[in-house]
Amino acid sequence: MTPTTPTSTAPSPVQLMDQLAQAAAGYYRAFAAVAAERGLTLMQGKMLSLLRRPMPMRTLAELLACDASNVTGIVDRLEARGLARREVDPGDRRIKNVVLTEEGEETVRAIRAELMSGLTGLEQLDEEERLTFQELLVRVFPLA
Amino acid sequence: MTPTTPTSTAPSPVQLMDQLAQAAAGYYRAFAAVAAERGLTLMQGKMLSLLRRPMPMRTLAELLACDASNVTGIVDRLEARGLARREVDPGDRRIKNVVLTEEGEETVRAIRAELMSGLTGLEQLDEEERLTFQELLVRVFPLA
DNA sequence: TTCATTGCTTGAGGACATCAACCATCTACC
DNA sequence: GGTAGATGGTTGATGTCCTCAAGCAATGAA
Repeated sequence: MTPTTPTSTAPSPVQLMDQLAQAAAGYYRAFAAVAAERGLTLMQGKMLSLLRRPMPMRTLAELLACDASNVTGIVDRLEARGLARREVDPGDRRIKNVVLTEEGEETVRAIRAELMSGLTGLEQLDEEERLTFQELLVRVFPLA
Repeated sequence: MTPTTPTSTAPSPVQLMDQLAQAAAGYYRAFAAVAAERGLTLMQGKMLSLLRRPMPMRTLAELLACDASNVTGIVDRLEARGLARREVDPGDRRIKNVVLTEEGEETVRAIRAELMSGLTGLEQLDEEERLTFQELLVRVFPLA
């Protein structure tokens, strides 16, 4: 039986894990909704967000934690929509750098702006709270 | 040009949003890995975790933020693996309540335990930090 | 050169996602 | 009652993603 925990009582580590699950789900729900408004899937949106600087497909696969063959398809679709393009790396012609088009850049800006405006709670944190939040996030999810 | 921010400086709201993206990705990466060890997909794992109490398919669709038709397939697969089963609600025979089997319960316990042990950072927070963390999460991701 | 490695693509098969159409049951109302 | 509308669930079609195995092209080192 879960005891009725008044909000002023510290959650157990397990309860906090559940809270994290909620938060992670909330984040992706918001992100997916913003992407969907532009006819993009979650993965396409994620990839666009990563592409603030050009990157080899290989790097994208690592950052998205998915198979390289997967990236091929996603970039295909972004390219078909005119949001990104492949450029053969002059230094190593095996490598294809994915670059955002002008429209792609604009889309990323719009997605980020709308996502930010959706997370109204973020704006309301003061400096100290933001710092604390960041430190806690980093401690629980170190590195990448 | 992003200024080199010493870790002792508060992140801007936008930087914090990026940090949240990292954390959310980290959480799901860990969750998916734990689920995959048992041959389960992310969605199957999520659904199992929700089923700590029996629920109508409709409710599952809402909690997973997906179409009802989608739930049908996921429950089909869980059922085929003997992790869950459907029970017609005696009060309203349109409703099918999804119930974990014994093996399903065991799987949920194992997934939660392993996920918890993977998030080593969580255990290291003291009571006050956990409370602070929870409050921040709730403020940024209110309600569901 | 030759060979092993690396980056990317292709193809097959399963799992989700969305949407429309459908059946069964329940509810309201005449 | 009996009919109409709403609700819960399933099915089917189509597209996206996921994994894995196989393959091609370019690189780097022996």
